[in-house]
Amino acid sequence: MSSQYTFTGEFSFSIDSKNRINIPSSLRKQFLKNDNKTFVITRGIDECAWIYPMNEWKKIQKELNNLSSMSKKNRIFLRNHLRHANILKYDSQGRFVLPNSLIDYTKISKDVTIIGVLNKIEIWNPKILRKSDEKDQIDDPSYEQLSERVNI
Amino acid sequence: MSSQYTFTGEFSFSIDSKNRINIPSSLRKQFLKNDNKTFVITRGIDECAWIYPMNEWKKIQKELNNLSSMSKKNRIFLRNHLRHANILKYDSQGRFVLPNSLIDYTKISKDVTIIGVLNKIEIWNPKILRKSDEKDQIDDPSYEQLSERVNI
DNA sequence: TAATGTAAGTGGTTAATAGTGGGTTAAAAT
DNA sequence: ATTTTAACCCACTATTAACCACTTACATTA
Repeated sequence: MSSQYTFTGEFSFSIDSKNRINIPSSLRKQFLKNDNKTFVITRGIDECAWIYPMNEWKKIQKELNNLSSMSKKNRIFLRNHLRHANILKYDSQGRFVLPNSLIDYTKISKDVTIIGVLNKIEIWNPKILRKSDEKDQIDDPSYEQLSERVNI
Repeated sequence: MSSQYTFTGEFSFSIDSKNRINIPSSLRKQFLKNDNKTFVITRGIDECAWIYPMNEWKKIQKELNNLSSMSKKNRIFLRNHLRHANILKYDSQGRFVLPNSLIDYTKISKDVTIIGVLNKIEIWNPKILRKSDEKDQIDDPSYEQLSERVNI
């Protein structure tokens, strides 16, 4: 279940008039040859977008494939996770076009904060990120549980 | 049971005066040579239509054959899925004619939402889809179980 | 430390493709 | 025979993707 990608770090970028965002080259370098510059970008659980390199996404896909559409619960789960998943490529300059649906969801307009989180890359509106930081940081009891499971 | 097709994403289209609907080119590109632009469209379990590329449909037929007709549930399922299954081709522009029976079933009139769900493509009336979203989305605790099994 | 070279980030232009609309002919159906 | 339906073709427009170019930052080396 561990990933071959170990994205880390935070970066400040901007989105241009054609809704293009640059993937920081240091993160891009971790992409594999057979990712073929391709990745999946989708809604994060928070108000951000998540990027998975193609090889990482394939793992997720495999698990989704095991869910039968005969069950209603599964149908809804599958639909809701796949409908927001966009398969994209970055161009020769390392940029991709952020789909409109994700512009709306992330509320990104000019500035963009990009964060490497191990197997995925997060794309944020810095203002939303700051708000989210303030809200979540403060004594959320679930952190306790996490810190028992995750050894940092 | 995993599929060679991995349809994803959501698309907004319209149906024209001749009841033609365009299959998004990014999904069409996944069709194989020997699908020969041919697919099966049938009633979805929800209020939408399901499209299976020909090669995928053949697999499904095999599975349906294995369902015993002894149980009432199976008989009903088989009947509902086979009787409404239309074999169609899309034209050189990537469009197909949505059969009247499915226009009635999906209640599609002008706008169409198309969603890729791995091995199939769903065709929705956006209004019906929205209603379905609202009804089903709301904190179903069983999602928690799913998201523990599926690592996203 | 100044100079130089390389790579990274940003901006814009052009060419190709996708989506949509409609017409024409051939094949069914009434 | 007449009307419908279906396959095929052509055309327009808007969007997207590929390409080229500039500038800034960083790193290396004299």
